[in-house]
Amino acid sequence: MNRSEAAERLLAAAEKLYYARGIHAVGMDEVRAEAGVSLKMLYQLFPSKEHLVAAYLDARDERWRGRLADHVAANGGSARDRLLAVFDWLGLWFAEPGFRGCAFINAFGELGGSAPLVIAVVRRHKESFRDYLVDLARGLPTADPAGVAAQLLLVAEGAMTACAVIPEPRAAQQAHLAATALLDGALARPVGVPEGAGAGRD
Amino acid sequence: MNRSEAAERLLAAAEKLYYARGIHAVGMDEVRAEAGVSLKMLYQLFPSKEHLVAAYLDARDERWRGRLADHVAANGGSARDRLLAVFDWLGLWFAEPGFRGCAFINAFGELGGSAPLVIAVVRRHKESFRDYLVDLARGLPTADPAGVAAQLLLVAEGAMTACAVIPEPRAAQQAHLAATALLDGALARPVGVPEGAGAGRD
DNA sequence: TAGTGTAGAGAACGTTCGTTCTCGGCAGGG
DNA sequence: CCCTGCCGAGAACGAACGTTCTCTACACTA
Repeated sequence: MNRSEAAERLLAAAEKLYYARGIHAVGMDEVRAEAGVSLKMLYQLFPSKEHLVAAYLDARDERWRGRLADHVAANGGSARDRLLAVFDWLGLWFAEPGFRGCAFINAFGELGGSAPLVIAVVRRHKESFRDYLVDLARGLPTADPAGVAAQLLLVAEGAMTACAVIPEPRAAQQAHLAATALLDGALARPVGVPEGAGAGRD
Repeated sequence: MNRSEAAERLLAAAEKLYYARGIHAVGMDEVRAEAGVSLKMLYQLFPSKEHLVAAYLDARDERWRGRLADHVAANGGSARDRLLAVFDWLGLWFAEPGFRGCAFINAFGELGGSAPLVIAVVRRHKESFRDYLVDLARGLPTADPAGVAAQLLLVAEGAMTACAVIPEPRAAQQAHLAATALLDGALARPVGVPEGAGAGRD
């Protein structure tokens, strides 16, 4: 078998098993068996389990962000619509069979103490997602697109974890409502006025 | 040593070690040593590691919600102020030395596949937190306090996980800003009007 | 004082798992 | 044909860990 084909099959097997059952719960031999690759080849390609896990997360990061960007590109018009399309897509993702939360948050919970390679991949993923939201928000007619993006990021992250712990389809709707409210609140404020002052208390 | 004193010391040791380093990374013998309790006593009180973990999370749930409620009671006036005090407290919590995210989300990531006892405790904790927010939101002059609470819950969860992965003090401020915007958006809408219709797009 | 139950200390056991080693086989080049 | 090197299959190794067992000491009771 080709080396690159073996790597692909190993990463696919790692993703399937690690995401479904957790990293600690899946041994190297099980990944090897699922991929149909010899243990020797596995260790030639990934010198340790931590390397395999980091590579799995890297590949998943690529695919996850690609799928999100595709959906947004296909369904979004204005910057506001594109940001809301992010939350549409989250709803679709949550409803997929086998959804078990954010793989990166799960991996962080599992390996947060040790495994610096993994921590770095998780951080990179979250930063990439935040940067993507900031990019989308730059098209908004608001004074602080980065701030709006940061707040939407919190809503998205919260929806992912809440939906993982308590599988409730309404979480995605609530996230969408929250995102809508945050966006419209930001857009109601004229460009150039700093935020932080209450807008409806008095 | 008294049995109840031993249980207390074991739970304190478990909390310290499990929260700081993760559950898989800490063996029973280490908890026993930190608590100064014999292994036999440990297994008399907690018949398996899963029981010990579940008890640790239960105790932490109690204390965490107690601290939050104390802060809110001490700093909140109106329902709106009380809900915002929740986010003040999150900021204080995030800034504590040794903060490593939400113990329940971490435990879920680590043991989500197995350990049904632990999963049940995590679910209970999240439901209790949501119920607490709903209780606070009931004092708001809004048509859908449960919806507002659900959205604030997403922001709070997102802040916890974002802050755990990327320790950035601004996450708490952003969460506070997002909560303020969501609250004021909800309060600007007159009671009795259902939400879901955009409020600032046209 | 002898007996009984319980506790502490730690060895021991069995399992799992990450990683490495061994062995047989096969391909390619002289 | 022979030698070299790589590969697959799987045994083996060493460590960690959850759990149980053994042995000794000690408090309490008749």
